[in-house]
Amino acid sequence: MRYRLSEHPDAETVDTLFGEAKRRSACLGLFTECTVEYDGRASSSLASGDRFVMYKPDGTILVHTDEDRTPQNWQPPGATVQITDHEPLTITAIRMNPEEVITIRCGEVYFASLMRMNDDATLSLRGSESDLRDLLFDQPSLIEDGFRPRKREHETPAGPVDVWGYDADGQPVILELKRRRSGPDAVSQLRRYVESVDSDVRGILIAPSLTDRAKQLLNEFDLEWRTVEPPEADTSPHRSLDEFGSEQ
Amino acid sequence: MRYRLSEHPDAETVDTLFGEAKRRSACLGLFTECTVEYDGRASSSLASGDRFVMYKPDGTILVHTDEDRTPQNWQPPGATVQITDHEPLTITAIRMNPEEVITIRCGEVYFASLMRMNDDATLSLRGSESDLRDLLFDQPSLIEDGFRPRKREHETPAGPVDVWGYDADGQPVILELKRRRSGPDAVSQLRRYVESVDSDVRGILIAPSLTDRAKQLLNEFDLEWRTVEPPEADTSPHRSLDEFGSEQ
DNA sequence: TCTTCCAGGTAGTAT
DNA sequence: ATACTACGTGGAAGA
Repeated sequence: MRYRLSEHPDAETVDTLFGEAKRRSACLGLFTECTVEYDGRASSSLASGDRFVMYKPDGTILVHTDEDRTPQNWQPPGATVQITDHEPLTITAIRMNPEEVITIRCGEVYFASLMRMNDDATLSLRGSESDLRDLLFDQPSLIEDGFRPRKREHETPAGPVDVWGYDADGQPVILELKRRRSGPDAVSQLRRYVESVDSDVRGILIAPSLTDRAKQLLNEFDLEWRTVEPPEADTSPHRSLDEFGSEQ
Repeated sequence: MRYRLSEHPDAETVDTLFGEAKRRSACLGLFTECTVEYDGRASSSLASGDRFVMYKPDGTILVHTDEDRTPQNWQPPGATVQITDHEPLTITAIRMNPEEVITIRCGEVYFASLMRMNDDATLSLRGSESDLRDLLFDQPSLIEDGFRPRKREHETPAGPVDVWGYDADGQPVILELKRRRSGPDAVSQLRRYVESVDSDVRGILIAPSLTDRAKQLLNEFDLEWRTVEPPEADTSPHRSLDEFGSEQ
């Protein structure tokens, strides 16, 4: 059986379903009135209301309201989840490092759903920073003529540098890659790497665009900026959008 | 009716439920076999598998597998969500700025759930950085004797400073507050603020602890570090954990 | 485990 | 709308 639904389950029924979810590595969804208390890195209280609570067999707990991508409360994977009381129905999820507890106290449970998911697929993602890095190793001239990339994630006293290489004159170059419009923090990061190196190094920030303040800081610290268009940037997204529009 | 369940719904039924979810500001959950394509800031493909898909009336879309707190694919609030095809059942969520499309193509839909949530509660969170900031304005001596905090979010050419004040000698002081153990980025941030100010300013990083590299950088730049325990830090969490343990 | 940094980050606030 | 930063950030990769 791939799923099971239970309407207006009592606490015992939810407990049974939860036990089954654990044994069979299934997810348990609850549409329920509940309160949530959280205590750990910070602490929070959430008064009573209707929410969708999801338990995953890896120990994840999500408490979703009808707004926002981010759950109101949660527990990341690895937590130990237990039903610690039936009156009221209480779900406790605890984890160490950091020590954190979330306690969900349910009022009326509108329905419960057990979901056994068959899923072998792994997400394939294109357009990340590492893709950009690979592109620059393939086509160094996108930076400038004569650029010779040498090392990815090159270690410096101030942290790992995205790309370490040399320019046409043999001078060392540090690239800091950003996949999106960048601000002061990105400039600070590049500056930190450049200053940590003893020799005279050029620092180049690779980003599609910069904020005004970032540009000012860049000038101030004698750093450079290049914009390199990722290969997929001007192709598929817009075409997809057009298709969407024409389907109306 | 607070919810509705439909087992093995056909595409028309899902479409009807989705329309109702939009009209009545309800969430729609689907336990379904599906593929997901995403195109926008990056792009991704997810091969067929069982997932829980959630639509929220604010335009949020979540595609959850049985692992991780983070959805495999999603669309943030504000997206326009439509069912664009019935064969196969296709859900398209599009947004502008940035232009992004996510397309979910469903195979077998195991069940659909319409959830109308009644929820007036707003999360109350304690232990955030702003709480720490308020605490330091209340008890400036936690920094040092004679410290006089003057301004929160004080603007500098390099960005807003958490706390601006003066020490016992009348020298300006910049505080950068971190609620958790901090690394090189936090030091860089403080340094950036301090250097952007013309006058001679002390920079103090307030954090519970620092990594070794952060300490090195701090020394290098003549910055200071204080640890200030937030008021709730040593109280509730551990007590809650003890309670949990004794309930076994 | 800790450190470090990326992320389709998301969310909030001020401009 | 953009700019800037915090977040209970989460998650990955390397030491």
